[in-house]
Amino acid sequence: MKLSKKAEYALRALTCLGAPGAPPVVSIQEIADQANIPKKFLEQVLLALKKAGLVHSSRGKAGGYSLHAAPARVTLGDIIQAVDGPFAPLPCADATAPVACPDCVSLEHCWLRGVMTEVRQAVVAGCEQFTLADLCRRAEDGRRRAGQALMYEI
Amino acid sequence: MKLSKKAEYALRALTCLGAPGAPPVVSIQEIADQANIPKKFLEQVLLALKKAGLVHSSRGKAGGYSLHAAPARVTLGDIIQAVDGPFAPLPCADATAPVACPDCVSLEHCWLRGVMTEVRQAVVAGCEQFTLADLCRRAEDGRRRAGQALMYEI
DNA sequence: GTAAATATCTACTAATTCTATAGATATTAA
DNA sequence: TTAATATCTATAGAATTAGTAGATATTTAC
Repeated sequence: MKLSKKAEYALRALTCLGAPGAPPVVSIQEIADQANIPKKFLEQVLLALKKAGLVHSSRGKAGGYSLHAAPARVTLGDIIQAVDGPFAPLPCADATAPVACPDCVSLEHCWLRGVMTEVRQAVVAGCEQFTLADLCRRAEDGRRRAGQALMYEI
Repeated sequence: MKLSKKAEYALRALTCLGAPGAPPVVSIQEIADQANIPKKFLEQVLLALKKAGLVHSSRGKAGGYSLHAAPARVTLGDIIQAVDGPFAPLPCADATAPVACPDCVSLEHCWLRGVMTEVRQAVVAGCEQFTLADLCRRAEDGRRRAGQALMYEI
């Protein structure tokens, strides 16, 4: 129940790419500068986002990253799961590939499984309220209210 | 988004105390045996539960733990927070004592704060669906379906 | 009042996960 | 061919989580 740095950086980076007036392609270096993220760590984050299909990249001079999916169709949950892996309070409560927990005798008779599955769904629902478009809007709002100051304010 | 061992043990221990037919007072040793939890670690868990007012303890010979609050009035969220601390995706999104995040310029202009506050509320709501009474019922069910076998199955 | 069984407290160790860094390689455009 | 970029693999450092050890306080029963 804590937002990882990876996820936080992913949110900053994506709102950076989706900011109004942002250039179509932004390099890692530029994102790192604007969003105040360690460059080498950001690399890993962006790679994960790419693997999840959320961003597109181009190499070479003038290369960089751009949003791939439509911001209104990407949810906060998609972003977090892209970098941190699937939401699963317990191994047996994973949405797509449930497996028995280490100590657990059987997946079928586990009474916690149903409980945790519902908790997971609540979390997912809570995260699906927000789209990347929402986040970009809020980020822009925040910047305006802070006096244009800081791209990386979060 | 992962259930800690502490929380898992807390759930096992409490459903142990609240099981139908359980004696009014159960020692740490007995809980540890029945629920398959490392005894010394369980000590810490029970202490946290006591501090949160969920269990009552008595010392000396024939001492041990018993439920303090009414199982129908204790939620899954209460239990998890008792051992893991308050739900707070970010320091600034804490329910009772919000503080600015390390890198964050100001708590007021943080655009993520509102988002994470709502996510937190969704998690809380998801956890408040379940009371300890529910959990005990489910645990009992699980035991019955598994053929009475294992107290510690989870 | 002594012994045995219990909870409580403080400290430490071990394991795991998270965060960050380093350095080499591949790709592209000018 | 050069410079700017993304990509890959590995590793180091930090923080958190999980588990252990040993001493102390309390209560009951004899």
